[in-house]
Amino acid sequence: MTTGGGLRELSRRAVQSQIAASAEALFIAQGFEETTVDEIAAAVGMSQRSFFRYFASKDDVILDNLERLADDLAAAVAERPDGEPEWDTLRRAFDPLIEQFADRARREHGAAVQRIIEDSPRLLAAYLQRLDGIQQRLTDELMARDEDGDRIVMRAVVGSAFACLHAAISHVACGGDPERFGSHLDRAMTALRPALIPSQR
Amino acid sequence: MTTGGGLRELSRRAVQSQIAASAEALFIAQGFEETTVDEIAAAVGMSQRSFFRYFASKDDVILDNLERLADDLAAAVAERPDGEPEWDTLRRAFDPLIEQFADRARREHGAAVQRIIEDSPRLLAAYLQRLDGIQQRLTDELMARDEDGDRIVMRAVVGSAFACLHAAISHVACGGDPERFGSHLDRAMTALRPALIPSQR
DNA sequence: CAAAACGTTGGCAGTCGCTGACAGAACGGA
DNA sequence: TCCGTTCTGTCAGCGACTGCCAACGTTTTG
Repeated sequence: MTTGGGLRELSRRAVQSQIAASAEALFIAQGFEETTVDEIAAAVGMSQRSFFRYFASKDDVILDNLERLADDLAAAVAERPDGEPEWDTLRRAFDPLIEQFADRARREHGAAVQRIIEDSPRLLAAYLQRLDGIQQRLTDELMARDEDGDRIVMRAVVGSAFACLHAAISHVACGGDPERFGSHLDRAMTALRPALIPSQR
Repeated sequence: MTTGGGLRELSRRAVQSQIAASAEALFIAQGFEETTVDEIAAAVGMSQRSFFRYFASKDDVILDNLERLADDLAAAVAERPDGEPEWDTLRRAFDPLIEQFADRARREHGAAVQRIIEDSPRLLAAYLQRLDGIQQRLTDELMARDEDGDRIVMRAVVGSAFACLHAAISHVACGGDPERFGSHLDRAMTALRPALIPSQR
């Protein structure tokens, strides 16, 4: 997939991971706003200028994972059969996320990251913006396979599915039992299944 | 309502409106990112320091209107009868927005502002964050009148309704006919009406 | 009417995120 | 070995934003 790079790209990824790890540790220890880019750079032993050569912004250190999520979701949607109701397609696309919450270590790490995000207005804003971008992309993907669909309704359907996702994630991030993430998501998505599916017009 | 202030508060509001008007003109003329706070301050004849005594941030100049929207929505939800399905309550709460789009001048102004917002990633992020806050507030409001409701599902329902709203607004902001805003919203909300209403458990 | 109390304002200096430009070091290939 | 590419640090600067202090005007009080 994306792993088609030379040695340089590999080294770059490694450095990025190192920065992200150090940064996350600092964020967890003292908060996002209270951690300066200089501190992060010093922690990994590089200049502030070099930090910005690996991440476009301080937000990106945490939110970069969302790029991969976006790719995964788009791929999952593309792989589903054409006739399938969009709601089911979206629900299936979320499966990998549920799997992530099945593993204890990854689940708690994810919850910690989410807590960092929701604790900082600045980060939360950037996070929601990325989610919005992902929704746009998925809407395009879904529109491509249903020529005569209604774009506005489709966009709303995708947004609705993400509302379920966001509700479930926020809940487990704010003290809710992370083990029940899947059931939370399913409960929301079952209740919110659209009455009229756009492809049924 | 909120108009219970003395002369000082009145003068403050007037200055705020003046700043907002000047700022919006600059944003429309040369873009949000390209307009500095110093320019805005100079345009209204005050120091940058004073600007920040009226608005907490540059974003706030544009997004402050959302505070009023939040109040209106919360009030509209509170006024609706207890037994009414949440979906209808939310749809009714959006009525004032539709009325706004009925008036030509306000409609075009709203579309212009929305275009400013969606043209700047920074602003869009802040905008989405405020919308998220409003949703949180409406969720609380709705939960208060349905004791044994499911908070996650309720949050998802509110998020779904806002997804419809966002889809309709974005569409009219990006070239869509603003006059059909109401029909766009209705189409989306009719299609997305939840199959299971949380109060029907 | 003068003095005190209060709120508003501007200037200044400083922090923090972020960027462009430059020069030197490290690396790989020819 | 030399050459070009990439990576790196340093420096200088911009823009958003904040804390501090001094000046001013208005209102209240003795």
